[in-house]
Amino acid sequence: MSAIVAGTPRKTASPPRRRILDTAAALFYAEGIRAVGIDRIITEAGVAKATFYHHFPTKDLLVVAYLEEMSLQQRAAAQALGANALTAGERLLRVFDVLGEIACGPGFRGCAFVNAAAEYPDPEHPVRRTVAGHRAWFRGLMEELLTEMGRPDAAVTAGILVLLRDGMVAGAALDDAAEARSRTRVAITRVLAAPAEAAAS
Amino acid sequence: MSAIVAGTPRKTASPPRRRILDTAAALFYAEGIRAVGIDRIITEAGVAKATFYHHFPTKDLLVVAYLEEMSLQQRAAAQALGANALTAGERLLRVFDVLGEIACGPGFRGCAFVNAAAEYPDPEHPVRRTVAGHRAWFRGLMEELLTEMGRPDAAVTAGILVLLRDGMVAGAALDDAAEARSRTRVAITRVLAAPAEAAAS
DNA sequence: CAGAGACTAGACAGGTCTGTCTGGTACCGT
DNA sequence: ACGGTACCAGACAGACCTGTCTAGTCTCTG
Repeated sequence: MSAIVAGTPRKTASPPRRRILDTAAALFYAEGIRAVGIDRIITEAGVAKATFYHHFPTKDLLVVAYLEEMSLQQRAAAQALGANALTAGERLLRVFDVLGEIACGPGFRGCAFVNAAAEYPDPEHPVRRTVAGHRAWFRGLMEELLTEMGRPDAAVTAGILVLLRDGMVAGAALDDAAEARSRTRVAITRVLAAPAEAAAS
Repeated sequence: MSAIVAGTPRKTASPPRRRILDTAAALFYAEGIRAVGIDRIITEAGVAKATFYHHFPTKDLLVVAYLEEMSLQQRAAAQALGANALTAGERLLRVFDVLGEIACGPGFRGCAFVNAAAEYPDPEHPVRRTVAGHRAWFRGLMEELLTEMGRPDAAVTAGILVLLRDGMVAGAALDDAAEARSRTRVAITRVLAAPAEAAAS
């Protein structure tokens, strides 16, 4: 009875570590990183300070873990999207559709990575490197889908889609979310409608 | 002789206040708002603490003043751009051209307003209201120019140009600035090339 | 010349921050 | 039965934060 019961997750993710990470993610995203102190995290996570510093020797390490997990979740979500038998073009639109839906949901406060970067000026900082990694992934995903669609200008158009993504999340957080979403839809249509013409250099 | 000599600016902007504002602007933009303390500002501005609190009773008021001034500067720059005898279309492209040049310059760290908003979660906060005001102005400018260009879909396309602007500054700050700039150029071409078709609702 | 207001210099209060350390409990595999 | 490890509770150090206050200088104005 006191043995390991069926599905209890213990090895990979101990409850306290999970609680810390979940609490930190919620607070960091909702209020900003510098605005949230360690004391608040451990209190709301119901964890002792020593336990916290056992898992995350430094606040910055927790921030990196927070972003890393966020990135993993998004990658998994994107992969799950492509599981169905959809064409590359349909999958691309689905990515923006899902993103737009999230952006219109409650508590949306923009891109966690962009927001984090605003608080970490040094591009060499681990946090910024994590941000760069996530962005490189997204750009790669766009380029991959566009290539699969047979577009010869995949690199250029992928860059444009990254612009639109960043614009949509910023606009959704700061202006009107629904409007940002629909504008993005139109923009994608127009951008993809363009016959891959003279790509300047 | 001891009277007000010609061009000496004294009434509207006393040297200490200007120094505070300039120092704060440089530090806030380069390092983030929460990351910069009052003590640091007064030291680098060479101003006494009492003087600082005389001009800005609260740090938040200084932040608002910083953004307000930034907004005024951008509005003035945009107006100066339209002074020449250019068509609306040319002026629109010029706006993005100048913005792109700044984004490629040294010390560029993204949009001051977006970055500030990342540190102020409450949309009702004066800082956020200032951000909203600035964004409303830019959107209005876009719509105005597009209307002057005779586009029937000015509102929709203006929204798209706002997306592209936000995407460009984010991309320039986080990825490759020159690339973000050139991608934006292509994107604008494609978006404006689209024959203002069926605007969804 | 007198007084008001902007300025300098810096001590101070009260709070919050990150990170360390002590001390003690409970469960684990061996 | 035992040692290691994860955990809890909370005091503590030292730095830094915003904002106040005292005390005195300088300059312009009436």
